[in-house]
Amino acid sequence: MRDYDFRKIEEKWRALWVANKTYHVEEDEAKKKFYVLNMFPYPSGAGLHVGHPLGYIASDIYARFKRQQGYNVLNPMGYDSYGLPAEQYAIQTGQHPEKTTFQNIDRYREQLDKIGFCFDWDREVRTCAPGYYHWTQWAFQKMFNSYFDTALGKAQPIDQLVANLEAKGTEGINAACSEELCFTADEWKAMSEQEKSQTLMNYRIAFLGETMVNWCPKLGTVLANDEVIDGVSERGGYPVEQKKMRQWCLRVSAYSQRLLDGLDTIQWSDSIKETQKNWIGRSEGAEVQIKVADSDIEFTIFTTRADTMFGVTFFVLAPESELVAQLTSAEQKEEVDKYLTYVKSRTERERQIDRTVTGVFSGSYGINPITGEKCPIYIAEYVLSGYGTGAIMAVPAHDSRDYAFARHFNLPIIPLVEGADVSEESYDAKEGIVMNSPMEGKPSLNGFTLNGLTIKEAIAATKKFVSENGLGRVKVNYRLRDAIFSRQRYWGEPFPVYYRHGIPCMIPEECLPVELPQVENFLPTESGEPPLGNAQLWAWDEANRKIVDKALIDEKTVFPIELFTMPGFAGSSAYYLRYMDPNNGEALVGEKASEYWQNVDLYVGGSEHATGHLIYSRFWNKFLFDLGVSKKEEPFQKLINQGMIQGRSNFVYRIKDTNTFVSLGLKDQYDTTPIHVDVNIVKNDVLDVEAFKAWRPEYETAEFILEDDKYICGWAVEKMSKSMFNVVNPDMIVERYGADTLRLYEMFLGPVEQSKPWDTNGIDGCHRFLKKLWQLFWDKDGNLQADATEPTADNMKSLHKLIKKVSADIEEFSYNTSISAFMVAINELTAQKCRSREVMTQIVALLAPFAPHMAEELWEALGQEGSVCDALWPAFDEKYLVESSVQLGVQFNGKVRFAMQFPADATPEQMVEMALAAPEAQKHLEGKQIVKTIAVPKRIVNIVVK
RNA sequence: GCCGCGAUGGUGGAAUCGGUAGACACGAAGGACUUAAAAUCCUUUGGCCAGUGAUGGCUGUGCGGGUUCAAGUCCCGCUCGCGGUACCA
Repeated sequence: MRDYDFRKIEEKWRALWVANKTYHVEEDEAKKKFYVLNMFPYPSGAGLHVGHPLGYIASDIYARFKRQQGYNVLNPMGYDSYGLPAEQYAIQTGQHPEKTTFQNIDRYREQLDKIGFCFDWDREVRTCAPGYYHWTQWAFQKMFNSYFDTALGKAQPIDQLVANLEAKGTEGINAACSEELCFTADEWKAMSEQEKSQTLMNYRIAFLGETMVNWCPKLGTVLANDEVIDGVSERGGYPVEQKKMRQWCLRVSAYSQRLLDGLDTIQWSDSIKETQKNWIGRSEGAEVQIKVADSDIEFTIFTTRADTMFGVTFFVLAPESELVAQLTSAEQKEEVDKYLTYVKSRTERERQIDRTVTGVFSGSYGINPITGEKCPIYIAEYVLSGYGTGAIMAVPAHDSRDYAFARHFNLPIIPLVEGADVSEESYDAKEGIVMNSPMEGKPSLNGFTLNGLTIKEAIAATKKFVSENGLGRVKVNYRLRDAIFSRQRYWGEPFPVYYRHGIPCMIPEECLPVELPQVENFLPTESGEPPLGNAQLWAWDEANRKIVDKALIDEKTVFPIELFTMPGFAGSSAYYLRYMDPNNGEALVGEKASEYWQNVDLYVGGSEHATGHLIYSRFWNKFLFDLGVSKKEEPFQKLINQGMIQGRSNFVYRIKDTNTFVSLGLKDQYDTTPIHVDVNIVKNDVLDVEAFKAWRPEYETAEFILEDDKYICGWAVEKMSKSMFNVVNPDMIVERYGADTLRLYEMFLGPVEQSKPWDTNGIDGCHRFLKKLWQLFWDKDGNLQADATEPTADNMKSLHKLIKKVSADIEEFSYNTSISAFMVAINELTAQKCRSREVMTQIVALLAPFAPHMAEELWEALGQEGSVCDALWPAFDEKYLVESSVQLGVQFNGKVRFAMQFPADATPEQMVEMALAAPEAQKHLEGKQIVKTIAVPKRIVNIVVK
C-alpha cells in the first residue's frame, strides 16, 4: 500500500514545472494555436477566497485539454492593478497604492501558485507597469489622432479630415461627431489655433468635451455610466450627481452599429448578448422639424412612432435643453425659472425614486407639420436631454408617460387606433388599425392619410412622407453614450498630454511612456482637484523633450501636463493583445505574434462586466482593428461566464439576555437571536464547542443546550464575506486536501456558469475519489500494479465509456458530469481488478487536466517520457461499447411495468413481439385489447391496451 | 414596467432527439474492523401504503391546464426566485 501523499507530490511537481518551464509557450507555426484567457483580477487586499479560482480552474482544464489535443495553447495571467479598487484599498489602509498593490500582487501569486495552473508567467502583464501602460497611452494618442468615418464605417487619421476642412470646409465630411457643424474652408482658415483645436474635438475619437458627467464627491472623481448603479457609485455606494465638466471622452458611440453587428459573430451567452444589445439600445425612428408659431425658431424631435403624428397634442423639451431659454415667453419666464431651479435641486437618485408628474408651460406653441395645428410646448423632466434631440412630440393616447402628463395638465387626448380605449390608460401596443389620421373634416398636408393601415404600415408610410416632403428624416438612435475617460485620481495611467496655452498637445510618441510621478499626498479631494496637482516634477519641456519641475513652467517652452488620469477600464481594454508579445518594446504587439495568435478563443470571467469592460474592450479592439494592429474585429470569440460562489453561513442561537446557546432543533422553545459563527469551526453543521469558546473572549463562559450531545448550527446561503464569517480560503483547503482535490471539488460543485454556495462538507467525496484512483495503481507492497496484461473487454468498455463522456463534457464545460463519470469508471476498474498498463496510461492522460499533480506522478511511475501535459488525448473507439443486447423498459399505456433484454439490432416489430411474449406482460394483457404498439430501438417499447 | 434566465430528494446536482426521473457526491441511519478515535469497507436512503420476506401498489420534477402512446423536457396561463435595464419617446 502506498499512501496518497498529496503534499509531497504537489510540492515536487510545482518545483519541476518551474524548473522545466513546462508551461512556457512560444509561437509555433507547426501547431494550431489556441488562446485561453481569464479576466485578470484586480489584486484586492483580502486575497483570494475559494470562489475566485473557479473560473481559472475551468479555463485551466480546458487549456490543458486543448494542449493534449495537440494545440499550441496560450494561457496567460496578469493583474489589473490600476484603478479605483486598488486605490480605495490603499486609502482605507492609509498606505501608498504602489506599496499595497505590489503586496497584494505577491499574495495573489502565492495563492495562485498553489493550485497548479498552467499559466505562462513569463507573459505576465500588470496594467500599472510603465512597460505596459506605454501602450495604453499610445492607443489613446492614436484615438486622439483619429476620427470615425461614417461612410467607410471605420477610424481614419484626423489629418484627412483636416485636409478636407482646409479644402472644402465641412462639405462632404462623413464623420461621427458630438454636434453637426457647418462651415466653409475660409471660415476654417480664419479660426484661431484655439478655435481649430476646439472644432476638431468635435470629431476626434478621443476628445476633450464639456459634458454632463456623473460626479461622485465622496470618491472625488467622475464615473462612467456603467460605474453608477441606481444613482450611487458601484464602488462604495456613494451618491452621484450630474455636473457639467470638461473631460476626456472616447467616442464609443461611433462604433454602436459595429458593436451591435459583431454580437452575431461571436459565441457568447444569450443573456450577455441581450444585455449588450439593451445597453447599445438601437432604435429606429424619425427626426421631424417643428416650427415654432410666431417665430423663426425651429426644433427637432425624435420619435419611433411616426404613425402617431395626428395624435400630437403638445410638445415637451428637456429642462436642460438650450431651446428652453429661447422658447420661454416673457409671461412664463418666472414660472419656468422656478421650475428649472426645482429640477436642478433634485439629485439623480431623487429623480429615479419620485416619478410624480412635473412640468411647466413655456409660453410658445409648436406647429404640427402635417396637420398645421398649434400645440403648446412644455418643459418637463421626464424628457431627457441626453437622448434623441432632447425634445419630443407628445401623443398621450399612445404613450403612457405622455398620457400621465396630459391628465395632469388637462391636455386633449386623441385616440388613433380602432377599438383602443384610452379613457383609463394609454394604448401603447404597436398592433391595430389606424384611425383619426386625419380626423374627418380636418386638414392634412397634401391630403396625407394613414386611416385603415396597420400601425407597422403607418410607421413606414409616415417616415416616407416626412422625408419626401422635407419635414424631417429617417434616423437611427443609440442609447450607448460616449465613455468619460478621465478620473480625478492618482492611481491610474497619466495622460500623455500637455497644454500649450490651453490647447491640448500630445507628448511625442517616442517619449512614451509618461510615467506616473511620485506624490506625497495621493488622496482625492471633494472639490475635484486632481491629486497629480501635488506632483512637483510635472511639466513638459518642449524643447528638450522631457519632464521637468513645474516651477519651470513659462508657457514658452515649458508647459503644464494633464492632471487627470485614465479610468480603470483603460488598462483592461487591450491587455489580451499584450499577452501575445508582452516584452515588445517597439509595439503593443508585434506583427508576427498578432498574426499567429489572432484573438482570444475562449474567454472566462464574470457576467458583471457585460456593460463595462466587455463593451470597452470590444470598442478598443475594433479601433485597433481599423489600425491593422489587431487581426480580428472581435477580441473574444467564445465567452463563458462563471457563476458566483456564494458563502454558506452558519448560525448559533443565543437565548436573549443570556450567554446560553441552544441547538437548532430546540431553538423554537426559546426566545433566541441568531449569531453568525465562523464556518471554519463547524463541521457538517455540528459546532466545535471548545473552538467556539476559544473563538471570542465573550463566549469563553458560554453554555450550551445540546441535542444528542451535539450542538447543531443553522445555515443560510449568503454572499461570501468576512462579516458573515463564511469565507473559506483556498490555501486552507490545499493544505488539508491538496490542490488536485480543490480543483476537482470546485468543478464537481455544479455547472461552471451557475452560481452556487460553497460547502466544504462535500469535499471528502472528491478526496476519496482521488485516493481510490491512486490505490488502483499500487499493490499492498507499494509497487506499481500496471503490467502488460491484455486489457479485458470490460476494462476497455469502462475506459472508452469514460473517454467518450469526458471528451464531450469538457467541450461543453460540463466538468461536474465528467468527474461523476470518472468516479464510476474508477469504481468499475477497481472491481475488475484492472492491471492493464494500456488502460492505466490512458486513465492518467484523461485525469491530467483535472488533477495535474497526481497525473504527473502516475505518468512518471508508468515510465512515460516527458510531462503528462503533452500526453496525447485518448481517442474514443465506438467498437468497445457495442452491446449485443440492451435492457429496456416495457410500458403499458405509457407506464413502465418491467424491464427486459432485447437484442441490440432488434427491429420494432421484433421488440413488440418479444415484449408481448414475456411472462410479465401477461397480467397487463388479461382481458384487454391491444390498441396500438410503439417500439423505438434502443429506447422503449410501449403497448397501448384497453 | 420591459428583457433574459431559472425552480428536480434533507443538500449540491444528473437525465443526449419527448422514451425506466433522482446518475454522481454529500448528509443521515444501521453494520464490520478498532480499547477508542481517525481512516477504510458494507447495507439502506424521494414520499406514502401493503407484506415476515423476496416483492408489489400508488404517488412524485414550483402551480393550473393542454398536446402526445409517452412530458422534468413541447405549448398556453400563473406563482416565486435570480440577473440586466428603465421616464430612451
